[in-house]
Amino acid sequence: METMSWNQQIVKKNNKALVLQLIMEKEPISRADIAQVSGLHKATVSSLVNELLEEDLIYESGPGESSGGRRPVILHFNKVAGYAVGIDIGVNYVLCILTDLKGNILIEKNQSVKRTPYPTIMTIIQSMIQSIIAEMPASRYGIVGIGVGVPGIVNKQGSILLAPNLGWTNIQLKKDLEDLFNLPVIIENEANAGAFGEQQFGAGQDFQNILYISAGIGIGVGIILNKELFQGKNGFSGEMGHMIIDINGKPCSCGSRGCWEAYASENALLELANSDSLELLIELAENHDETAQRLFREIGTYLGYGINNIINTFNPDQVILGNRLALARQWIEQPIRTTIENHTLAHHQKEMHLDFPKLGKYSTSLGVSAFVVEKFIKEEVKSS
Amino acid sequence: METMSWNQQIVKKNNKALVLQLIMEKEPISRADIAQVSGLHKATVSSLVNELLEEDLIYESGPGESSGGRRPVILHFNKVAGYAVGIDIGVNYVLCILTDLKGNILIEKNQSVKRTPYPTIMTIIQSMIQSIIAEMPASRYGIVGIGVGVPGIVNKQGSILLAPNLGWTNIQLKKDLEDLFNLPVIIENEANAGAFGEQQFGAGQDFQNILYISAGIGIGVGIILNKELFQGKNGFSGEMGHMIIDINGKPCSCGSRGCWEAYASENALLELANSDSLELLIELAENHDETAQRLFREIGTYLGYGINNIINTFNPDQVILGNRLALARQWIEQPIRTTIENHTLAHHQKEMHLDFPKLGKYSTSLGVSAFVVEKFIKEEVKSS
DNA sequence: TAATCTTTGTTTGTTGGATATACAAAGATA
DNA sequence: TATCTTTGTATATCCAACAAACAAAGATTA
Repeated sequence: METMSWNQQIVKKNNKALVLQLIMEKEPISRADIAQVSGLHKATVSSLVNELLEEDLIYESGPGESSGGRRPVILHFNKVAGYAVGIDIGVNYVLCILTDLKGNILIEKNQSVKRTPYPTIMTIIQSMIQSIIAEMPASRYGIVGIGVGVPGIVNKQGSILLAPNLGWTNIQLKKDLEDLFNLPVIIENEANAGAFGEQQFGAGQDFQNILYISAGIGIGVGIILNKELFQGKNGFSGEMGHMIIDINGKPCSCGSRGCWEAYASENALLELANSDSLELLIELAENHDETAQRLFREIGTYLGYGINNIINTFNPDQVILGNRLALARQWIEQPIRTTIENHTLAHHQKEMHLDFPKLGKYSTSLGVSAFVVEKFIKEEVKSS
Repeated sequence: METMSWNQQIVKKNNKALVLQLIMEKEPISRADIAQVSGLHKATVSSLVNELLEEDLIYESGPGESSGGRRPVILHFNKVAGYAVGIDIGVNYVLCILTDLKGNILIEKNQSVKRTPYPTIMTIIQSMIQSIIAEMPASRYGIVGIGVGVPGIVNKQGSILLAPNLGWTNIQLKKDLEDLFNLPVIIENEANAGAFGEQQFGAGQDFQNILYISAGIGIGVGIILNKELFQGKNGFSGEMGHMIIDINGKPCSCGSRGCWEAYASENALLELANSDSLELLIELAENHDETAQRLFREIGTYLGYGINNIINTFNPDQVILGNRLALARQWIEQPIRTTIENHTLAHHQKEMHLDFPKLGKYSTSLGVSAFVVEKFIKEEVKSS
């Protein structure tokens, strides 16, 4: 049952969370401004602010500009009250960052890997975290959690059921990390994390309903609806790489045929080009190589078909095309836009934004670190 | 700004709504049971129940069975405190029902139509509502609102932007009905309404995330996520009839090509069969007509492709195949299931339910009437 | 320059809802 | 018959938001 009914304590916690959220979003801000914006009485704001001050989640920075009377006391979010670890496990790299509570990167560890058996990756992760802990500055709350983004199917309990490109099945990474470091751990699908990262810190900050397409070796989609990640019943939502776009199409490794990612992923591109480097193809295109340019146009068109399906399905505010193929933005953007214009329902196109990531290779790692921070803040506010 | 901050009044309203909801779902129920289930103190429940009694939203039916002590007073939802009108506008019919607050149909008006210009339909609707008002039993709140389901694109303000099969563009049905009857009016897309109807009263009562496919002349999809209708940015979500499933496929009336509804709708079937009656084809199939049976298998397979895409995208609890093609369940169900088994990701298939409507032709009309009731209950509880 | 007005934030007291306690009613059980 | 249980109400208490008064500090104006 838990939280069916409401009472004063819940009201207080929610108002406290609201005050903190306003400070995070709108700092520098005064108590009076918070009262104004939130609708809470200024006495209420004062009392909640004082609690947050005692918890070191915010701090005062002295008087601000007067607007005709007594000068306000300026409040700030204490973004260094603690730190979060964000890890992005790719097919040929592991990226590990330490961020403050506002998603600024303080430390970064990057290692490319050739093979990806779980023990190998686990060893790398472990030593990365250990050295980050050693380098990290002191703070009130220390590391508030570890987030990991994985290219695979992750259930809501944090088990990695399947990560084909890593060769993993049924990996209990969450439990292993929790046992090692005794910290909260969040495991998420890489596309979901990227979506959240861009929504929190990147291209999606102004939008409510965002579809983030992670176009890399395969294609996954992170779905943000009403500013919240949508996970589906078990956490498997967004496997749109295996959306059929050609019923008579070519077989896919998943056993189906005509899947989107068989046409519009990095893998599909490299297969078409008979190449093994996206970067090389981009360089060719930049040097006016007709074939490379044509191949990108083709991939862009295929991406457009899938995005058409996404837009007609979700009527989103924004679609973000992320991950590796975003590197080829210059060559694929126009074909995508043209395909949408020619296929997607007119009403759905209006006010729809097609954008590219602002966080570059950090979308996923920042996303999981943001999950960790969100969880920390929520529990910190509730517990006191 | 409105409801950013919380206070005691909001707590009370939500607890009152919770108590009412429990009575609606679990009647017959006693005050003690409500306290048990909700976690509210029995004194609180007592006071809220007394308010609801005064508002005639619930009533007492005398003592129930003792469980070892004083006998409880049994409470019921007063489903006849008011009534709702639900209207389903189809391409060749208008269906109008009057329901009580629990979705039981009291009066039904049905009229088939040949042509669908707006004034014609409006006249029909108007006289239907008028005669329903005349026949309706007396009640405390009378008609609490009018809901209308339309096969077209409806925005969140209730304007019908486009209903191609009715030949309508930019119709202000909501305003016109409000002016005529001075009652709250809700206009919704027919698939969204069907989804809500089945979720409230039909096949979807046990599920959180439901995709309701309205397969008729065209295909639309109603999306229920976490028990709530998802509408997208403007209210246009679920236009999956225009999801591309064959990039080299045949042109669609929307200007695109390879759209799902060009392959898997009633229209597609009739075109293939060179017929103009679904009912006739079903009769043929029942009389062992090989061609008809083969055609249904084909349509079933095409439906399966689209459902595959839906499942991989949403990881839903349930997919409901509704509207006209559900009449051919006997002939299309197996091909659909086979297609899903052969294409959809294994993890997504587990625990996924493919079902057919339980409300038959009433899915949409019951859905809009349920929208009306939901709005009424919400406002009634808040206002006192 | 002094008087007044504004804005900010705190202090003190009030309000309204949930909760705790006591209790009455009514039936089950020993 | 005495005791225990369960249901529901009445009364008192608690707690968070709110309201009012006020102090601090600066702006404005006569």
